[in-house]
Amino acid sequence: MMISTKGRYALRFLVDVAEHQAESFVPLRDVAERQGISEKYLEIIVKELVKGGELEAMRGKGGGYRLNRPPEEYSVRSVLERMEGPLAPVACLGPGQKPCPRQADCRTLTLWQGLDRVISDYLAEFTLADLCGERPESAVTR
Amino acid sequence: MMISTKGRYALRFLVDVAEHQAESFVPLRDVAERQGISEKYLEIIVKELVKGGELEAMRGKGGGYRLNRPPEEYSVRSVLERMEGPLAPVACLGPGQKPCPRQADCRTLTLWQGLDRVISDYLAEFTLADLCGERPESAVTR
DNA sequence: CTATAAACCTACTTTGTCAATAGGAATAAT
DNA sequence: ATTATTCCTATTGACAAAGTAGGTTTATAG
Ligand code: FES
Ligand code: FES
Repeated sequence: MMISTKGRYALRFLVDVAEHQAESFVPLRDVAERQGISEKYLEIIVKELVKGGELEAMRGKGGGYRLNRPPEEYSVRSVLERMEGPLAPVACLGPGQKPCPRQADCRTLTLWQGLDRVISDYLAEFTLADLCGERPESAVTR
Repeated sequence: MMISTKGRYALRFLVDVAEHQAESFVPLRDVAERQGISEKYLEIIVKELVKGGELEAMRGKGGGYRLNRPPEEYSVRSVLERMEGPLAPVACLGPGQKPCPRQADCRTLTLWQGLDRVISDYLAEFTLADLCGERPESAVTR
């Protein structure tokens, strides 16, 4: 399984905030309860989203979180990359990564490059807006 | 990084065998040396390939391994699935896996299903034959 | 028939990441 | 002053990934 809970929870958190942020801030506690995720663990994840500039936070009573851009401007790819690090299927493709020593006659590099591309392209097309209101039955996969 | 050394080494092993099995069996020691992989670790990987019916093994002096099908009939997807288990990006998509409890209103299931599909389709199109003789410079990714 | 080269087998170790927990400090509204 | 929230640092337990170690069996060659 290539996507860890960090990435998955981050996405669920953002969708939940997007769906509940009408005027007021959305407290983490509420999201955790609605989504059935440990508050403490979710804190760790959300902290990274705030640092990354994806979320605006408001402290104190009445505080919480809200998106600081419209949902259409959050690509799934960028969110996952922030949480998971590079999504490349093999290490030598990651940005700024050291290339393999045997790269010159590697039979599989082309394969991995192509795989990286289809994954990236697919995830870049989805945004938070696409996920909001989405439900399994509502969509036809093919 | 979603593909572990097991899958990557398995692929490199099979390609190496495909390229060197002209009449005679290819000993593991030779592959390990050419590919710069620990013999002992490679044994573990190759054992699974033999059990899975991908390789024919011959013991004793003059022995080694050879493919028991032509290279075109080994899809990269099947090899990786044998070594890595299900390639699904999230657990609930794996074959025979327990579905998530909140599946009914999961906003992201459609996303993961689509991702699973593009990955599967991409990997199913590649075969060992495509990888043999492949080199980084020789191929144009797009 | 003996030496050798190979596959095969079982067990262990080391290292690191994932997922989560624990306990509090700072901040803002009521 | 109380309460509800975010923010911060540290620690834990479980598990898998990657590799190591040491031997047993089987086939060929001389
Ligand atoms: S996998 Fe990195 S060059 Fe082959
Ligand atoms: S991820 Fe399994 S149903 Fe949403």
